[in-house]
Parts: sequence; structure tokens; C-alpha cells
Amino acid sequence: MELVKIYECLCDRTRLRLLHLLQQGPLCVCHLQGILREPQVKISKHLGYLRTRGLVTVRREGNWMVYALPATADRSPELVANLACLQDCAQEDAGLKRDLAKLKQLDLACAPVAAVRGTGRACCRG
Amino acid sequence: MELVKIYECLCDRTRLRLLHLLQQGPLCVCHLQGILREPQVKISKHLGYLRTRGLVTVRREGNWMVYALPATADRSPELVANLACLQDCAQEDAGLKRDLAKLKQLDLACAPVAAVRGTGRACCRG
DNA sequence: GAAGCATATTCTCGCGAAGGAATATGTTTC
DNA sequence: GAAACATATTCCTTCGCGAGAATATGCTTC
Repeated sequence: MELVKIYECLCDRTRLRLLHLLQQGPLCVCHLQGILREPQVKISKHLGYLRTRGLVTVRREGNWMVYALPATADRSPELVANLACLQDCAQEDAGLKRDLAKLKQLDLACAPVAAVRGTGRACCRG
Repeated sequence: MELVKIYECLCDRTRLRLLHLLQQGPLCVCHLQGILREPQVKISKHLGYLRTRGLVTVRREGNWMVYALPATADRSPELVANLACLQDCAQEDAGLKRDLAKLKQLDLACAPVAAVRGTGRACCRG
């Protein structure tokens, strides 16, 4: 994976937020939408952008599309390094920390549903 | 310094090469030009881009403009983290390694001039 | 002060990317 | 199979960026 391509994915605020959240584990679009509070088109298109560049994978789960970072074995050294770096930097970034806090709340709110779906974190409006 | 701004600077191949080289120490434009083998306008404009975003500083030295990374004390944690990450990633990148090799050669070739100028690495065509 | 040098700036072009509105696709439920 | 739902795609507009040619700026030397 080319280094510049990784930076191209990281250089947009929305994508940065998405990748940051996905570092916590797989998430479906409606989750991401609920946290980012951005229009559906916007989120869907940025996820598409990340997918075509291999920074994200998708699987369908009923009505939902569940996005995730590539399996650990499939991550290039550059990607691993930059994801780690992002984790570090996120602690200085109020916005990213807020996203994370919202995610934790969702996890709690959806605990039953998540358990049923067995993913540990499927969509909570189901 | 905003995280996204840093990534915006890193997401162009030319700028990536420039920043990578500057991690070795200050360099004048003609040095960078000699290593990258790109037209003068291109290099100058990308250096300008980096400067307006605070990722690089300049000082004039006679006819030459000497570019450098910000003083260590002036680097945000995000910048420090990403520069370190870049160093790591550079070892997987053949192009960046080649740039580095060329830089070492220049250092040797210009040793006398560099000594005179006292910067340890001023322009070698002087 | 004129000439020569290193570098920056301006102008213009083409392209790709971001955003939003509307619409399409694929899945589930009844 | 129709309705409801989650998500993707298309179409359009706007905007900033990258590239190159030509020109300007600022310093030095004679």
C-alpha cells in the first residue's frame, strides 16, 4: 500500500473520524451516522472512498453494511504505523475524543441488540 | 496544529519527499532540486505550501533560501508523532531511500563549501 | 548600476474531490 | 409482491490543487 494513498485517506476530517472510530471495532453505517451526525450521502461516499483504497472492508449483515478495518494480517506496515500514530494523536483532538465518548454510550444503549447479533456491535435501531 | 492540516501536507508525493529530506537537517532549495530532479517552480511552490502551513521554516543565506523543519520546541505533538511515523515508513519506500542516498553523496561532495558556510549543509554550487 | 544567480510569484489550464438532491439497489417483513 | 428500511449511486455544481510558462524579486559581484 502506497504511503501517499494512506495520507490521502487521512487528509479529510470526515474520513479521519470514520477511521478513528473503526479502530474500536466494526461498525455499521447507521452507527457511524449517529455519531458523526453528518448526512447519509456524505458518510456513505467517504466510506466508499476508503473501501476502494483498501483502508476499509465491508460485509453485509441483513439490512446493514458493517464496515471494519482490514484484518490485522492484511495491514501493510505503513498502515499499521499510521493507525498507531492516529491513536496517539486522537488524544490531543477534542472532536475525536467526543466521537469516542458517543460510541461508548451507543455500546451501552445497544448491549441487548449487540448480544443478539453476535457481532458485539451491530446496528442499534434494529 | 490541526491533524488534518498535517495530513494535507503529507498527501502529495513531492511534499513527502521534501519533508523526509528535511528530517536530516536544513537544506537549501538547490540541494532539494538536485535530489528530487523536479522543476524549480514545482519545488518552490510545494515549499511555499508547507511554509504557509507551518510545517517548515525558511531563512535567507545570501542568495540561497535554507528550509528546515520547525525547531523541536515548536513542534506540536501531532507533528512529532507523524514525523516519527514517516521516518519508520520511509524504510519501506524505495524512492525515499534513494533520496536519502543522494543526500549523503551531496554532503560528501560539498564538504568544503559546507564547512565554509558553517551551516554544515549549505548550497554546493556556491 | 549592470549582470548574474537563486528563488518566488503570477497566470492559466485541467482535473479530481467534496457536497447535496434525487434516485436506485438490495434486504426484510407481512 | 408491496411496503419499509438501510445504504449506495448518479448527477450536478463548486472549489482547491497540481503543473508549467513566463516573469518578478532580492542578493551578490564586479
